Amino acid sequence: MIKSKIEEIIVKALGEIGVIDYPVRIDLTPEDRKGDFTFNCFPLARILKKNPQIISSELLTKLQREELFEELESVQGYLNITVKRKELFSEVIEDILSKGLNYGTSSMYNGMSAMVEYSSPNTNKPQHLGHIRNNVLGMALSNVLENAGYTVIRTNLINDRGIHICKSMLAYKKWGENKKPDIKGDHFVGQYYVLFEKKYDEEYREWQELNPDLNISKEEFFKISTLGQEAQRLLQLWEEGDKETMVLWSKMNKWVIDGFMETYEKLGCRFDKIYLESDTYKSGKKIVQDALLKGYVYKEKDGAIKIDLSELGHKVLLRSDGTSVYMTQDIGTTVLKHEDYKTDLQFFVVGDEQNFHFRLLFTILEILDYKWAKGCHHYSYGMINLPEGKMKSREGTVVDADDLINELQKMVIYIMSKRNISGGIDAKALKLAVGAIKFMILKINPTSTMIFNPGEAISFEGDTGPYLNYVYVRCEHILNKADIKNFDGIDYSKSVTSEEIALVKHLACFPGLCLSVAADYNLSSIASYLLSLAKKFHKFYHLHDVLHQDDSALKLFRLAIVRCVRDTINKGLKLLSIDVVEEM
RNA sequence: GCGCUCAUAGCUCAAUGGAUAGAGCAACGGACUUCUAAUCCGUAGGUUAGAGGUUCGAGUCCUCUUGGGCGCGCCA
Repeated sequence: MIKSKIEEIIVKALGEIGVIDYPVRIDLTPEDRKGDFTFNCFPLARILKKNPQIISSELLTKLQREELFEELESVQGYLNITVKRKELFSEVIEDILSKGLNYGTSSMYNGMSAMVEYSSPNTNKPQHLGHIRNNVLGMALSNVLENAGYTVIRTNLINDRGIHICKSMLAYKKWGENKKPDIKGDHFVGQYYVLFEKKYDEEYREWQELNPDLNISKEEFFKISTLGQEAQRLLQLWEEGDKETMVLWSKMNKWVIDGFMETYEKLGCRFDKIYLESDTYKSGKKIVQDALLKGYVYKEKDGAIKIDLSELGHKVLLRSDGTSVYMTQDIGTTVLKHEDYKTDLQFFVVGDEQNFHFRLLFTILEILDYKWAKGCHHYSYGMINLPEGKMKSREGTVVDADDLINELQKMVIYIMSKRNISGGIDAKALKLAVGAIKFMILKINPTSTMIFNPGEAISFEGDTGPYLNYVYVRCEHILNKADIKNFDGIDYSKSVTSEEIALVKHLACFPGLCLSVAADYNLSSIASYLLSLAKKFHKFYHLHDVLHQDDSALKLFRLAIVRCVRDTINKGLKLLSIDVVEEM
């Protein structure tokens, strides 16, 4: 790999002027300046207490003997390096040609393991755009870690119990007439959840009219309302294992989960292990009781068990009646997950409204003396809003996951039907539509709140998934037409257009990028990288013909570049969990 | 009230403390007899919310102000 080769050369040269253990990193030289790679000497200036320009010049002298370099220039504290064309091209191109889709894969974290818990839906309603962000981030994060050498366990902790489930169960019991789903199961059950909320609203309004002088919020009203009490009674029955309730519960849960699986199939979500909260929700209790014996937690006079988190306050772990709270369950499942797989890292892909909760959880685990707790990581991501504001189920502005996929798929089919695409249009359109949605989400920094614009989503122009896929299609088409068998004996002195140089230099950065993302988890930097690569390729494509070359050596050289671009684009998209189509 | 977080072009977003803050969309003007125009080229668009500070250098770090978002249960 050319970049690390150069970095090693600089490390060696720095050693000769007495600098050791310095994390040398080179960047691409800005396009309006001469050079391929740049070493910035300013940070060193502080360490050496020397003018950066002097350091840069000294370094230049040391590096001049290197065969690899064509030219060196020291400008204002920056050392700009121009690599010999032949070396630059052959190093990068042959590396990619030999590795193909393994380009960027590394063994850096071999021997390490990570669990990624993502999706984790509630089984009372279908998934929406927010869940898609979660699913897509979870998939991509897993891929990136795996690609860097981690053994990855993908898990889904399905929240299949609790008061929200009982709401849809109750509505179904009362008004469902024992119907079977005539639509996708999660949507079917979701209708009853919505129905419950509607009826509950009505009850609340009526009550307000009868009691105009009492000011009780809708949430507080739940405890005294008929529907609220019935739902709570159902929860009790469930916890007691009441047969009729259990039968209804498993029936409805199956409908929902079957529906989820269909959506997961379309999105490409897969899990090595699915945890059900109905199995795990009790598991924290014993841990807290043991912790009491060890003195990590303490008992209040009323019997409640609490933990002292110093500046974070005190947190209840068992209620005075001995039952668990949400935190207790999370402690239990986290320990369980670790006992099951003993991974070095545990990622929780969960929205940023739970930042504080996870801060508490990890602090508690450390106090309970779990050594692996420092490997726990809340992969926090921001909400998705609409141009008009937040999605609100009450106002029907929630963007449903299945609807969105279907709509985009139809749109793509419409475009394709006008373009003479052969066979399997539905499947291709689905891939493109899902890819478009995924990329739209992944190009944005996971931590930031993002705004989803439906109009932009269907445009398929500019910085989009299809834009990247189009690079693949163009490359694939050229390579098919050329029908090239092998790339032996490329003449690297053939062509030196600025577009080719820019492409190759950019390609050279991919392995380093993969590693940095595996360390800082910023998936959107992969998206930026791919967009930049795609842009460079499309420009190259327009300015330089590949196939119609009399000079066969030039043709082979360009075909090699095309192939490298194709594989790198494909690989980058794979990391983002996006499948390419070969024709569009 | 306390804590966390965010504010960059009309809109949506980029920019490990590093060279002149970049893309896409929208607007306007160009390029298909060609390896697929879901593409490309060009024009225009900025006091990086405001005020101080740190330093060789700040959109990025610190303080304050203004304005958003989220959180702070023996809820989940």
